[in-house]
Amino acid sequence: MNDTDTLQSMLDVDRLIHEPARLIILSILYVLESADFLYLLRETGLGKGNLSSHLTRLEQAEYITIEKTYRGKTPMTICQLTGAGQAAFETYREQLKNVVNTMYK
Amino acid sequence: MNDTDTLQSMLDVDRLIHEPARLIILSILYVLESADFLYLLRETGLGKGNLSSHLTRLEQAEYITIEKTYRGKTPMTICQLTGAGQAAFETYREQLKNVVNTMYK
DNA sequence: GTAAACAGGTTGGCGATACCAACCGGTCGG
DNA sequence: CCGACCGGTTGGTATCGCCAACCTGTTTAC
Repeated sequence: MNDTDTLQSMLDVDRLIHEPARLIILSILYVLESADFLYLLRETGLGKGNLSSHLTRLEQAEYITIEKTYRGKTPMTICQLTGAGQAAFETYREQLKNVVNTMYK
Repeated sequence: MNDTDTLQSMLDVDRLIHEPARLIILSILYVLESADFLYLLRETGLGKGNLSSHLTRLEQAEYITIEKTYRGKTPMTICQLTGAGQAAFETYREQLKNVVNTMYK
């Protein structure tokens, strides 16, 4: 693959993942495979509203599952990466790696 | 810098550059230091309208200069990276490299 | 007992963005 | 002359990211 093609491949990166906030979320879930809302809140640096809407979008894309349960008596939301989410993340990561390499040539 | 901080640094990447279309444009100008509209049109794979508006935005940010001249009798638009544009690109590239590395750990 | 604060989120609205279609002025071929 | 083409620009639309306000239940203070 030549440089032009590599660069152009950026045009069809998964926009859902390309958004920094969601990239962070997915990166975390990729290694942890399970995290709750409050953990993500701290770890991502996002606001609650923002985090909530990004999670919803990731769920709609079926990249993650959101399970609602309780920790004692207070509600808790647990997120996990799906197989599709894992695959999409790996694809994106690979594309990005190639582009970064190209940018350094 | 630990992984959390590296990931969180994505939250303040330069959104102007993070947009794939503009990242491609800047990557090209970074090595060529001068390119005309039609060349960019072919090399980026963007549409005319889209390319035009991205160039305008990059110009407003003073990341590139746009000079209008003529090739024979037909108009021609030449784009060049500014010093600020170069610096911004390098910063972005560095951030991205770190994030990619983190994603592979 | 009840009012106030807090935990754990969701939702609405606003401002900004990317993209494409339609347009436009000039040039060239027939 | 006129249609096609070159080299773009502009307008409209649809989407998106983000924060403020809100909501349900729980705990604390008095």
